[in-house]
Amino acid sequence: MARYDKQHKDQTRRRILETAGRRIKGDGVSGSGVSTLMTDAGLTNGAFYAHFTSKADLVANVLGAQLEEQRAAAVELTPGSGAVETYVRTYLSPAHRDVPSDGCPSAALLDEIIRCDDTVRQTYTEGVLSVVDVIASWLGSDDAEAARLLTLATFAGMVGTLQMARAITDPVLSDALLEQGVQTALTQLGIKP
Amino acid sequence: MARYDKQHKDQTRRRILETAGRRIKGDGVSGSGVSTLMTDAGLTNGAFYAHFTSKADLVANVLGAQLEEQRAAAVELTPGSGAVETYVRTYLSPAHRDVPSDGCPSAALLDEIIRCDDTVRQTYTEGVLSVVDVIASWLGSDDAEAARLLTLATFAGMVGTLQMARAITDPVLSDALLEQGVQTALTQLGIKP
DNA sequence: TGTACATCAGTGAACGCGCGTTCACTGATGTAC
DNA sequence: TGTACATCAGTGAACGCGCGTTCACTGATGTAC
Repeated sequence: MARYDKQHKDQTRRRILETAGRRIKGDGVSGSGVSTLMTDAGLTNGAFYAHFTSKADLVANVLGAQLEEQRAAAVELTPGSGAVETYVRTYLSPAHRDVPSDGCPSAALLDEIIRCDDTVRQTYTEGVLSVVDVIASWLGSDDAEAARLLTLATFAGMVGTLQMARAITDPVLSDALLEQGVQTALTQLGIKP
Repeated sequence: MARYDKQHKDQTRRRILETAGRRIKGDGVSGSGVSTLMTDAGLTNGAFYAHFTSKADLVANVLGAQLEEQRAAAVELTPGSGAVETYVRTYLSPAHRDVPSDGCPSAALLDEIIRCDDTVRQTYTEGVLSVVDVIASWLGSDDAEAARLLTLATFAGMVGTLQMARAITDPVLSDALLEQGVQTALTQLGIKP
C-alpha cells in the first residue's frame, strides 16, 4: 500500500518540528520564514503543506512539542527540593541565557504568543501548566492548587528574569541579575539556598 | 527662513513616536508596518524618512520615549513604601494586563528587543535602568547598588508575570496569578502587604 | 525472481501581497520688498 | 498692505524583495503478479 515505511512521514514531521523549534526560538515566529525553515530541515518549501495546514498550525505544534520536551526533561529529575534548586539554577544560568535557540520556549516567545490566536494560546496554556505541575509536585505541599499557583508565579518571574538578562547589554549586571533571580525564586518556593 | 513654526516638525515627530508606540506595543515591531504606522499618525508613508533614517531607528526612538514616559510617571508618585505598593498593584492589575498598547514597553516587547541590534538594546538598557532607579530610590536602602539589583530582579519578575497573565487563556487563573505576583513582588522588596 | 504498476512524499516554479525604502513632486507657509 | 518668492514638510507612486501559499509534477518505493 504505502510506498515508504509508515513511520517515514512521521519522522520527517518530527524533524521539521525540531529544526523549526530551534529556529523559531532563536529568530522569533515572524523572523522564521516557511521557505528557509524547510531548507533548514533539508526539504523544499512546497513540502511544508503536506505536513501542516498553515504556518499558524506549525507554530501551535512547535509550541506543544517544545513544552512537552521541557516537561519530559523536568520529569527526569529526582523529585524533592534538590530538584527545585537544580531546576532553578540551570534555568537562570549564563549558559541558558546565552543560547535561546536551545532554551525555554516561554522565555523566547512569550510576548509573540500573546498576539497569537486562541488555538495557539490554548496549546501554550496547557503546555506550560503541565511543566509547572511537575515542578509543583516537588514542593510536597498539602494544597496542590496553592502550590500550582505559587509555582506558576515563580516560573513566570524566572521567565521575565531570563528575558531581562538577555536584553540588557551590561554583562556584569546580567550575571548578577541571574544570581539574584536564583535567590528570589528559591526563597519564594520556601527553599533555603 | 523656515516655512512652518520651528516646532512644527518636532510636533509631527512626537506624534509619530506616540502613535507608533501604541501600535508597536499592541502588534509588535514586526506586526507594525511603516506605511500603516504613518497612516495611523495621519501622514503618508513617504514622510517617514524625513523623520527617521530607518525602521530600526524608529524602534530605538520609540523605546527611548516609552521608557522615559514610564520613568516620568514613576517620578510623579510620592516617594516611600506606599509608592512601591501602588506601583506594583497598578502594574500587576487586570487593567494593565488587558490593554498592552497602553502599558509597559518591556512586557510588550522584551523578547523582540533581545533580537534587536546593540543600539536598540543599549537604549533599552539605559531606559529600563532609569525606571528601576526611581523605584529603588523609594526603598530607602543604604546600599544603592544592592537596591538597584533587587529592584531590577523584582521588576523583571513583574514583567514575566504580566506576560504570563496575558498569555494564558484561563481568566480565573490569570487573575490569581496577578494577585500572587503582587504578594511576591512586595515581599521581595521587603514590604508587608 | 523479475517486471509493471500504483502510491504519495517531496519538488520547484509561480501566485498575489505587504514589506522597507526611494524619489521626483506639490503646495502651504513665512519672509522680503 | 499686497505680491513674488524660497523653503521644506509632506505626497504618492514605484522599486526589489521575501512572505505564506498553491499546484502540476517527479521519482523513489513497496506491492502484485
